[in-house]
Amino acid sequence: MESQTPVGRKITLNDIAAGCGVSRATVSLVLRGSPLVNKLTRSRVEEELRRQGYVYNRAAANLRRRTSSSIALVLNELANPFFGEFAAGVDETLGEAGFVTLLGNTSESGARQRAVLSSLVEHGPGGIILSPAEGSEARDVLAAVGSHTPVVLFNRELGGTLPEYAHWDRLMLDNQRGTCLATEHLIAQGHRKIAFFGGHDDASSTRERHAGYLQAMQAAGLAVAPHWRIQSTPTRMAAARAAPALFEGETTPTAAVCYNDAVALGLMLGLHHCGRQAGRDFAVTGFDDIAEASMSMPSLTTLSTAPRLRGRQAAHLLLARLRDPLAPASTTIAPVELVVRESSCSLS
Amino acid sequence: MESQTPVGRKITLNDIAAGCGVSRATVSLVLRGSPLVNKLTRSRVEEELRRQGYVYNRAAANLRRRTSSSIALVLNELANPFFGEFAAGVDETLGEAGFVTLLGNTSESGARQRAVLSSLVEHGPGGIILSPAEGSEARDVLAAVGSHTPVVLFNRELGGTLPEYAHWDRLMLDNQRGTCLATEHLIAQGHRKIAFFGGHDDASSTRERHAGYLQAMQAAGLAVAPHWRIQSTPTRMAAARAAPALFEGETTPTAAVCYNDAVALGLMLGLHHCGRQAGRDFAVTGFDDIAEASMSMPSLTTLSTAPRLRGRQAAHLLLARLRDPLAPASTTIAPVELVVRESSCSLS
DNA sequence: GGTTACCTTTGGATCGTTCCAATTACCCAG
DNA sequence: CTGGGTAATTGGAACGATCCAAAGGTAACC
Repeated sequence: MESQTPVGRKITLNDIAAGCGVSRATVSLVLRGSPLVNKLTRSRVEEELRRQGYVYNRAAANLRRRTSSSIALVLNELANPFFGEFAAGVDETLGEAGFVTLLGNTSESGARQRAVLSSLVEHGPGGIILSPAEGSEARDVLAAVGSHTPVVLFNRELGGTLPEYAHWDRLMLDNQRGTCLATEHLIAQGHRKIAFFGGHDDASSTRERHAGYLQAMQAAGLAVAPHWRIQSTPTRMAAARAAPALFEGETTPTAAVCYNDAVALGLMLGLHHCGRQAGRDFAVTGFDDIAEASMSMPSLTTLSTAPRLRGRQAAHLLLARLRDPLAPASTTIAPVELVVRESSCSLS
Repeated sequence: MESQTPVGRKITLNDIAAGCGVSRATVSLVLRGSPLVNKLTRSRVEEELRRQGYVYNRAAANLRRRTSSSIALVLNELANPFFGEFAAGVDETLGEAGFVTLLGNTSESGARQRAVLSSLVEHGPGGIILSPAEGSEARDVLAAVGSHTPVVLFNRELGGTLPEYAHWDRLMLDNQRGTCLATEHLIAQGHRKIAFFGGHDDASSTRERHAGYLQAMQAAGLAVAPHWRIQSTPTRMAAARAAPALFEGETTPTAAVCYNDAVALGLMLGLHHCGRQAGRDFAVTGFDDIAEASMSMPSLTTLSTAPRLRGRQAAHLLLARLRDPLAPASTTIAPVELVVRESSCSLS
């Protein structure tokens, strides 16, 4: 149990300065690669830094400089691989820019989101990337983060409207167009009775995706039965359980446009238990194109969103905002692309 | 590698103190709920805190108190839902304990792991939870994190041995027993020619799982052909591509024990492309029991590891270590449980 | 020699908090 | 009126870095 340095005692600039007979300020200049310091001094200091195993205390530096080197990433469902990929993309880009990611997972709970945000804000992140929990309100988020910290909203809008809210940047998916494409595709496959499955209408993304579906149905002059709209929490498990509801009305649909891939995969399983098979006697489409969509059986027709790329993009938006805090707020709608696979069979 | 972001004018203790005619020290006492302050003063200060919208600067407090309120979580593959769940569990528990999670994703790259670790360490986390990248070495990790920051190793061992390395706590899965159970199950289903599929042998978890498989095969007196060991990066995609290799030797296996669920799901897809179907003419088992295992078609026989619970457990181990830095290092082997589903059909 | 210029180094104040010893105010016993 | 105890408050010095104005040393120039 021999540790070189007593536990807790950390090496500071003063130790290095004393160790090689220069001042604290000079060591600081060396650390930041200033051209002011003499070559010889620099190498002497660098040697000493190595020798004592110095590690930079970024918190102290940030305090003095009134800067931040972290970004908070708050997600509504980290267990969904869509957000796993997204987070990986965010972390990758932030890392390249010298920032560190503060993680918070809300599990779709507004209360937890509030707690997580106010805890994270105390650590002084330079900005926040937020994919809001279902049904959360702009007012609550603003109360937790204050109006000084820049926010990039991803994936969903917040409920309510506030003047400050308008200053936040947004990165959204082209939800309406996506489900519209999917619905048109199902219609082209011969389907007429098409359901919209999963999600809750208090999330903006759900409303938009539902609207895209309605738009395509209307454009094709197709009627929509009320019981073809099945709501569920957007997880695989909840979707599987909700599947039977599709077949309870009198006119049973032959296809379903799903809120996202997790829901679609859950529905496919639920269909199995109802004695039907997706891709043969029932057509299904998803949204997100998570890795498993191409790997499921049947493989899933879905809308590609490139979650990792979206992560990188969200991070870039925030970095741009930090560079220019006064630039007008931007809204980016990321395009989605229909990927046709086996699950969207034609009407038999 | 430097990043600076100016941060808007923030309200400090001094502002509050000035705002209600007490000293900075008193406000600090109020914030920390000290019983020393007078009831009346307290409520006056609390009112002022609300009025000015004060947010606590934890970094400054940590600097003064020489404490930390963050934990670094470094994962080898966040896009895998196993680690997504794990991260959610870690974050949940750390949050309850008043800590914040610093995220780092290495994508199985040793170089990235090193960069991520040394960047995170500069932010002074109280400890690190690390699921190492494949093939990473104890020496490298130690060089990046130093010996004063406590580490909890999850999921895999590091290569090489160092005295300090022995002081780290570990949370491992009962890998050998798990694959042994899975293999015994396949044998009981009538299989004799069983392959071991996926993973690379330079990861300790892979070696252990492979060993469990060998153990069961030997115990049953069954021979093992060399080409029944197919290595692959443990992702769905890589596994799907590697599937054909199973059928290249002269004695083709009728079942495969897979390194993990991602690999198993990939293999099932790959089999499909080889004209076979998992769960009917080829048996497959996985490892992890990620959410989709129960939802795939056929549903996947696998070893339940309860990743979210493991996340909570890893966090608890680290918190315990912080409470008692001198306690002897612990090694925890989390039990795994065989969950039999459709993919492990009997030999037809 | 004195002035100017440049290159390098430095002490002290500072960021927003906590700790500590000291101070104030007040009450009550002697 | 004094002394001592309790309760509440406070100024100033930290924590580990950066910033800034100023200083020391050399060299060149008139």
